[in-house]
Amino acid sequence: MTDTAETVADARERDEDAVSRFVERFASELTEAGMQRMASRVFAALLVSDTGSLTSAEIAERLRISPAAVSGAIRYLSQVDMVVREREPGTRRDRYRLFDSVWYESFTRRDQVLIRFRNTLVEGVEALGPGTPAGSRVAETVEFFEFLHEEMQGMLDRWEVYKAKRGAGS
Amino acid sequence: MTDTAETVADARERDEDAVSRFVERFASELTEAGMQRMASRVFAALLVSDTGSLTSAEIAERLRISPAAVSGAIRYLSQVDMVVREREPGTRRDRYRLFDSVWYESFTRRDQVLIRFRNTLVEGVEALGPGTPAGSRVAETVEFFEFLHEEMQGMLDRWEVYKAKRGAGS
DNA sequence: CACTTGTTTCAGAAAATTGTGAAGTTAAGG
DNA sequence: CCTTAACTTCACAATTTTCTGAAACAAGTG
Repeated sequence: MTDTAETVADARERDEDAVSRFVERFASELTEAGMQRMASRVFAALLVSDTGSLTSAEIAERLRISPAAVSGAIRYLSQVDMVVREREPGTRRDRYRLFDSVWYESFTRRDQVLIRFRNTLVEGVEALGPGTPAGSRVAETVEFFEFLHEEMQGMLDRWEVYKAKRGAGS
Repeated sequence: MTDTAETVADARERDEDAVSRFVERFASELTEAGMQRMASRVFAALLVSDTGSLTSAEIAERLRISPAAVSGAIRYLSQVDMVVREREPGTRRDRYRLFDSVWYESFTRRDQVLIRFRNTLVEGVEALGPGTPAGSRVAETVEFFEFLHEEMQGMLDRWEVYKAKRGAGS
């Protein structure tokens, strides 16, 4: 379908074509980094929306995907706390909104993965024997992940401080 | 020492079954986190070897995979600097060895991903217009990734210090 | 309570990924 | 050089993943 007639907007209208290219490109990078394809695209679409929120229909239209695909992507994004669902009052339509602290949440989640790794590795040390060369190599890896876990929290705290300061500053 | 009696503390033989279970389990976690399946398994196999190195044939045998699969996995692991190839002197066999600083390298690599993200996001800000709500949301994301990039280096430095200190201490 | 609108589930077609055997390439050793 | 051992590449079959349309489901509304 061709786009609606140009309503006379007051000022600079954004170049939807360039925005769409950005959405696809960023989504594709997220996908390469391990996120599901549709989840990446939906997330990127939300990121470039002015309100930081869209309805299912809006997402489906902009991304040219089926409602079913939207549903699946949202399920994932909710699970990993990147998006919240909210009912649009007075309608029967849901709105999906970016978490304010998406990146914070997303890294916290990554931290959980570190913990799982670490626990598996501890079992590895046992199986190998702590005194063996392989055992002590794995033990060092355990230490690395524990170190990382501790650093992570500090880092996210520093980000919050940084963000608050900058927000207050301008 | 010809004594055949084994004390608990003295048990020297590792339980290959338990080790193998650990290999598969850790590999599977790496895979979930985004690494190729065979690369994960080969990496885990190297991790539990006492010398930290194996030949192609050894890997193929332990993992029950074809030489072709080993080849593919090694190609990936070399590319991401987790493994180095070295020719076994006097033979025509290659040995694949874990980088001493695998995790360091691997996180440095992750840092490269951050930079790519950041660059894409900067283009996004342009497309959206820096003044728009969406534009400033993406701009904040740029800031987050820049922040992360800086933290990363500091963190890895602190790990090196920590490791050196602990190595000297014990 | 039937109707309408919006979301989710599910079976299956389509596409992408993966691992293999076999052929090909390289280089050591006689 | 010729043989042979080791590794790599390639085409293909098998598996897995992904996305869709259709149907089921849910929840406001008249």
